[in-house]
Amino acid sequence: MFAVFEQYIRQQADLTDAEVELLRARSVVRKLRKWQSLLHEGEIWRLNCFIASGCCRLYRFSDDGTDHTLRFAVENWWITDHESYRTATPSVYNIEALAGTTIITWTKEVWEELIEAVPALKTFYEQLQARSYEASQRRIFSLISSPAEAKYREFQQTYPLVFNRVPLHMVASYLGMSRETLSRLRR
Amino acid sequence: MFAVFEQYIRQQADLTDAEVELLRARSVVRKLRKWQSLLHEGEIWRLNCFIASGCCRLYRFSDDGTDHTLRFAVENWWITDHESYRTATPSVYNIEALAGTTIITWTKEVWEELIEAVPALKTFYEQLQARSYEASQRRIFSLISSPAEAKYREFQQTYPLVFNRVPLHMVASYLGMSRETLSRLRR
DNA sequence: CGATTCTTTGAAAACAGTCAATCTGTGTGG
DNA sequence: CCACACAGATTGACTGTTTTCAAAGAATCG
Repeated sequence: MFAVFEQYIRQQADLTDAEVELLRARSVVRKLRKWQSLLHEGEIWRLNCFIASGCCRLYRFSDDGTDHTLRFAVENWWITDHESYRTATPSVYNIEALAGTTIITWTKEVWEELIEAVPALKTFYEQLQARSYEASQRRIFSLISSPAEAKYREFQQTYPLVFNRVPLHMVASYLGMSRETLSRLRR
Repeated sequence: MFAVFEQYIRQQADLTDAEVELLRARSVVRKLRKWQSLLHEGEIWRLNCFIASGCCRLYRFSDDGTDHTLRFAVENWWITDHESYRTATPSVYNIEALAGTTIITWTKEVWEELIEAVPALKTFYEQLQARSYEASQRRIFSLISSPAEAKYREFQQTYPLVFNRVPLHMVASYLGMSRETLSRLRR
């Protein structure tokens, strides 16, 4: 399964064979069953986590007990709780697998060694974070500017790989509408 | 006006007097009149921009011609279009002063020299970006999980300094609701 | 003071949420 | 192979919220 990551990272950063081998040597591969939890609120998130296959979502409960999807992630994406990771404080989020999933992980301590040892990896990582931020700005714009139907279409067009694999009621929770509304939008 | 920034940056990062002087020497201070534009869509944003006094907003037009506020920023905040800055591509956003405003700026070229020359500044800058991202995640959660009234209250409580200084119809555009709705929530 | 901008209000229409019921597809065990 | 259970998706009726459009009050500014 590391091969999936290797192919990904070679596209994203110019690494030597030795550097790739270093990444492999320090990685931990884990398999998750469908619905298995990877992060439960209250825990501290300490991983960098790359999805080699499968699908996860990051979500959070609001006071009334309903859950809201902050992010989906499929293969070749990363999934993380930045805030808990950075500040080492208990997370308010949950992460679960939506299908059988294989992840490749590095602990924070290991990762920080790696990005110091491999400058191209550091550059890549900084760009990844920058792009994540930019994507979140675009999502905010969509949320405040678009009516429900347009949000739905934008999601479908922007993330077709995700759209085709996650239950619609989770798409609704991602878009901030009820599943019934989403359902009615669709015919 | 640089004194405002000096006080800010000394709180945020442990800099020597020489480093602060370096920051000052390479900075450009600019004054903006009320409603003056700092970035017009189509332009490339090349600045790091700290607000020493006053107030700005970053907004974007949707296809129907209405504008939507992505961010407000008051003194001791930064305002930037990350995407245009990072990728040197034309911006889709606009930035304007909502009052007489004094900004302290560094061009991208200068800033990159500075963060290489001053490690504590680099650390600070990375943390600033990380916190911005985390704040945007919280905002997304608020947008998808809260009813209109809760969004309003959260904004009021989270950013009282902003709330007390910007027109309500811009708050409405920030929260993704019509000004009439916001107005009715307020009685 | 008049002009402009901002905010509020009213009434109608459009939209989205809730609750309950039904439909559909999948997978399990008999 | 069928019957059943289950989760997910849809539909209907109803309620409540939000938008829209128009107009009227406040506030601000020259």
